[in-house]
Amino acid sequence: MTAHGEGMADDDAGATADVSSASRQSPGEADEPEVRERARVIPEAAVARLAVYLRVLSGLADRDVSTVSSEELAVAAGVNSAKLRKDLSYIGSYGTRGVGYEVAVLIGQIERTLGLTRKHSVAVVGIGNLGHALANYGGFPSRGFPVSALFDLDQDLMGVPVGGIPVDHIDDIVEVCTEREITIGAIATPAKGAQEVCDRLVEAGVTCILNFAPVVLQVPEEVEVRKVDLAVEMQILSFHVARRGQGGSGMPEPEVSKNEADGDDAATTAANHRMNTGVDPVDGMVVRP
Amino acid sequence: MTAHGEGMADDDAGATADVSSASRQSPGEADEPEVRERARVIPEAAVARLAVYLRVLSGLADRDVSTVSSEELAVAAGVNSAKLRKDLSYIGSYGTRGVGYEVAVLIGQIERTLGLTRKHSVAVVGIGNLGHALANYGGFPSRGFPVSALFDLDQDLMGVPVGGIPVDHIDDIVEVCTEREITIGAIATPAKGAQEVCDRLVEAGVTCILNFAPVVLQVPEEVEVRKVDLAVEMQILSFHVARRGQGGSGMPEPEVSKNEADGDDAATTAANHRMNTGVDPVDGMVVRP
DNA sequence: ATTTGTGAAGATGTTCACAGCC
DNA sequence: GGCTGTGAACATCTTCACAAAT
Repeated sequence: MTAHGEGMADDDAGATADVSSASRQSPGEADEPEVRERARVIPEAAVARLAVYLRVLSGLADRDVSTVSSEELAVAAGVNSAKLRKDLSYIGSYGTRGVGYEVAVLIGQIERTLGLTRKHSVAVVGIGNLGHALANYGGFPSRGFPVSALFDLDQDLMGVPVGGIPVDHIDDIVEVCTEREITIGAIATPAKGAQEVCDRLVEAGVTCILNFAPVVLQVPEEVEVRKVDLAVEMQILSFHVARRGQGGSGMPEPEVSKNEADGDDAATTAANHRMNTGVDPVDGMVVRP
Repeated sequence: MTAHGEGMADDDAGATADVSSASRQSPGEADEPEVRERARVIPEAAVARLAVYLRVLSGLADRDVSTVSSEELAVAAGVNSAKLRKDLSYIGSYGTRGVGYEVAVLIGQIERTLGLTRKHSVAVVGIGNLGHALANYGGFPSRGFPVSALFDLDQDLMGVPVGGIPVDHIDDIVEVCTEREITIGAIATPAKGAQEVCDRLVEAGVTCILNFAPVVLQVPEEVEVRKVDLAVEMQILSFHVARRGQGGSGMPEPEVSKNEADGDDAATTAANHRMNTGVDPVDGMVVRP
């Protein structure tokens, strides 16, 4: 029963990305695609937030809210309204002055901008705890991100269905991914085999990788890699704990502007470990005392 | 105006952080003022990268490499050497011109800066697939982030040990967290109960939260929230797929530098979305139509 | 009367390039 | 010669504040 399903959503990110279709700024009017592309170059930071707006908007749509002001949406998304309006302006002018935005229209435009009108099959490599979590994640399949392939090294897992999809051996990555038209690869293996897995995914034509392994992947220019690193996240939090005291009762509270949300920054790793034979856990954290 | 604590909540954190508080450390032992506190304010973006450098350095230390140049470290960490040097300069001058940096010294200084010399007990709320992954993550306990408490709603899980720690009921969050001196809370529940769990963690004095639920958490000013949102990450990748074709047209190929992994930015969530349905207990994923 | 859309100002972050030290 | 440390130039992102539109 969850009808409607296009929502999706979430947030943040960070890399620059210009959306320019072709010519950069050549003099004279350039090619005019079709949709009055008001959008030209969408800042990477804005792309991440658009995903969050989309989630909030989906929630509003579910509650039959048909219109929202930038202020309301901004509060719900945890950003300031000026930023929200600017973000939305990158994808075009779909608001009505004095009124606000129509939820349905905005959802459609953001989905179009994020390329969610197309299906993106996902392959998860490394079926450990994290891999299982990803394979069973209901948020993907119900939207445009069906998990269509699973890989691991462990012979005992071959053919075993996880979240409905049988696990294949990583040696078959190229073949299976090509066949199932995988466009996004999620690497949830220990650090050890991550680079090799990555190479195979790239060989299979996958150009987008979500890396949970604590390693810096080496990829060709055209491949987009996003990293999620739990250890790094923990350490960033640790840094903040160190800065400000903790249970602090009534400290003067140093400035530290701390504007607010938004973020950027790095990420953490996922970590599962156990993807094969006796691989170590591999983690990416501190090391010796 | 969106007065009050709206800030934070979601994305990352972005604020500058001053490392000043010289007072804190040194519970007993005199704290050498020697540390050339060159550091004053460390950009948030730099903090995230320091964690990455630390991991690379640890790897070098394991291989008995004693010295590295900024160029080598930079390549391994996926950043440019000028940036790396600037980042390191925020924590002090520990390099030797004409030579490079001593691995051991740098590790020690970064750990000190990130507050890794102190133990940070972690509580994981929501023992679903993701919660299990976190509880079993070998990278945390072996380092300074022991997972010391687990919580869930499911009665069947009460007392069941996961990764060695028995699960407690979320109603006991305040009591247990206070007792075990939890400093970091990881929320791996469905979006639905995330805010409530968050409130309890805050009540228990937890000031650092790692949120995997697809919601913008509302927290008091002094609490630091970092978000990890898988759906958002997927959508960001989707955006990039949409931009550049996949294997297709021979577009002029705009530059889009896009170096590579580095990271910066925020992240993904765990997500589930559809917050109501008859979700099961609390797990950070699943949920489905 | 409101609320969007956006130029311009301000903040933050990145890269350059070179002086200084080994 | 080689490499760090860093001011200054540059690029990106955020916030302000106000004109335009309804």
